[in-house]
Amino acid sequence: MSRFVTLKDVAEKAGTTVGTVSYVLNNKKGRYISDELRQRVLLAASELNYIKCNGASSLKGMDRKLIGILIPQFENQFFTRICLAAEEVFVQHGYDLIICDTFDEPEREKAIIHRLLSQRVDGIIITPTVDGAENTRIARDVGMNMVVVDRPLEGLEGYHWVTTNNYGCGFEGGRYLRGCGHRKIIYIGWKSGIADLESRETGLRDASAPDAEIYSYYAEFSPESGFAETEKALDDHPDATAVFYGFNIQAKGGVNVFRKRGLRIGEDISVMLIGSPEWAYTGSNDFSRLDMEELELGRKAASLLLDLIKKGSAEPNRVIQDCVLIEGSSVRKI
Amino acid sequence: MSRFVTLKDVAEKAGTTVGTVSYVLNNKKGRYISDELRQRVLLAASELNYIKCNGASSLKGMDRKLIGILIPQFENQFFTRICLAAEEVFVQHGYDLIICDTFDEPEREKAIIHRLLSQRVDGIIITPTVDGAENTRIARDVGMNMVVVDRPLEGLEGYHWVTTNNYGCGFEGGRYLRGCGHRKIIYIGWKSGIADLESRETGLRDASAPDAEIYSYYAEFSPESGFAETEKALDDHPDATAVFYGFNIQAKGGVNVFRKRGLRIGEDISVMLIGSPEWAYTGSNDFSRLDMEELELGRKAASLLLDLIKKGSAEPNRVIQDCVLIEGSSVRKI
DNA sequence: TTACGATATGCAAACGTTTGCATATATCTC
DNA sequence: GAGATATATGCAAACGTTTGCATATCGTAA
Repeated sequence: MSRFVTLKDVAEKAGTTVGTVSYVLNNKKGRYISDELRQRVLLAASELNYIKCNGASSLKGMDRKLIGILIPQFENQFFTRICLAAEEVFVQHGYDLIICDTFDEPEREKAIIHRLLSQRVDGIIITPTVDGAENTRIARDVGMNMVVVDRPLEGLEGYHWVTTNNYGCGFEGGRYLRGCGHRKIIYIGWKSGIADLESRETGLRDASAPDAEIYSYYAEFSPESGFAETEKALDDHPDATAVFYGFNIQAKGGVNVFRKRGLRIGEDISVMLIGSPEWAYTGSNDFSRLDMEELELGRKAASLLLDLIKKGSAEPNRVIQDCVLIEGSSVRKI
Repeated sequence: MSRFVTLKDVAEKAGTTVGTVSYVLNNKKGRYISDELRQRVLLAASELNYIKCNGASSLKGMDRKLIGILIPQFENQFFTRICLAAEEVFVQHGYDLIICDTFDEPEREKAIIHRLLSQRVDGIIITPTVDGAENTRIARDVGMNMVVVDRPLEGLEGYHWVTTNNYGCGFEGGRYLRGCGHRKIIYIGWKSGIADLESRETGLRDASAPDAEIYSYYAEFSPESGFAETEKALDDHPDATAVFYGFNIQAKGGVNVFRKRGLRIGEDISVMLIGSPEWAYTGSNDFSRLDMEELELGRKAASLLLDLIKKGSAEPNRVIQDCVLIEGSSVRKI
């Protein structure tokens, strides 16, 4: 297909040489160009629709102006919001983004990282899978700039990491429920194998009253599984007064159980969740929740990566962001 | 930063030349390589962590294995679902995606297209802004493979277009409301300047009873504006029995008006919308709506683009997909 | 023994840029 | 008017691949 116009084409049309055209188009200082020639080149370039080939110039050591982002779920707004915020920062600096969905599958993650490297991106932002530490090794070996967001690289030290205070999310939620008088609480969580994520449950337990009972159920990282575990939990513990969801992707399915059973949220049953997906506060829904301010996460990660790219490298940095309690009407005071 | 390993490095380590290494690594047929040498090369490459530079090989006419996608709103699930489905198709064929958000700003769209071209992507999928016809001209001029999704390139013919039956969406919604006995209907729409999109309203009007009244209000393409126009409409027409949202991004804000006013959806007021964002069927929400099957849209667009890339070009193709009525509990029979 | 196909490898030219070096006038300065 | 700047441009070598062409060593059929 498409025969792209090259510097040579422009040079011929303008009656000069490729070198000169390159100087003009990049308007480098430190090189004299007569106004007359400059105009001729500019005109020729625009008439021919010249578009520089980024691949070729990157061969000469120039930035590719490309960033790779890996997220585990495209349908999860938590992650798309991170991308959204990151993109805003990057485009302002002239970078394009390659956004990839690992579907939380380690092999796919590995393949994607390899392809990003072969695209010679300038940097990578990643929310890793369980095997992230191993899968990112090639990237770290070649010295690729990388910022990890949200989940950690299990078992690794000394990388750049922007994350939420996961323990704090659980703790704040627990404190709130305790303040509202709840003592029998169902926790729906995810056995991710990532300690930091699982500390959400620890936080919840630590903050709860000494006489409180926490009934934990573990679902897969999907709405359907969240639905199923919620059903099971409600069946097992009809006396529970509150349900706390550690992961909003599970909550998304789980909260449909209440409608199905005719339970009025905030009256018959109290519900709270970690994360702020739009469904949680739209229409008739008004859930109490712990907002993780994903946009801010994304911005921080992007800025950090830009710094790395500019400076070459830096001290391993760890940014931990606290969550924000948002009080809706889904938790009843008892 | 990163010094990437080159073919030359591998060749030296394996005691051979770049050419041979290239043959081995791409395992081209029609070239004899002794098993002994092949193993030596493979070993060297893996020990050195060799990663081919896609930019360099694309200089020699190879595919970049890169696709660009432009969508107008990253926060709008309608579009992220298209991307999600498209990505699945593309990764299966070894392509990476550059997903970009135009924020519905024509200048940004233009800039992004230019950058994608300079990345020498193999193809582009785009949901254009109002100025899409003009902004995509460079791409069309250089013969870039392109598939348009959802919105058209206003005033242009002969391009590849995968879209929804927008008129049909309005019509089906109108017919359903009519069947439920509604005669005074508020329509919240978007004056996009794109005729095809605005035909949703025409469809609604055409399907409504002859004695029906449609009160049209036009909001910006945002939740906030949807909220404001809904307020205004309800104030102006307290006798309206139903609200029909032509665009779910406006509905997202609009439906919060009912909660604010204590109106029970499906009882005090009937609500219907075009599109199937997850908030519409999560938790206490259960909206009747016209599903546009975005995943299918995305898949179709991706397959079409792959065909174009493979075959070089093809007859301009126009795929129109019908919407599917999903009956929730938000519309009351009167 | 010659010659020829099969096997196995090296060489170097391209691809589209960027940039240091060389060249060639024109303009000063003393 | 000689040397030194300043101004203006061309040339060619890289960057990391791919690939057609050349070369070299076999075995083997005539």
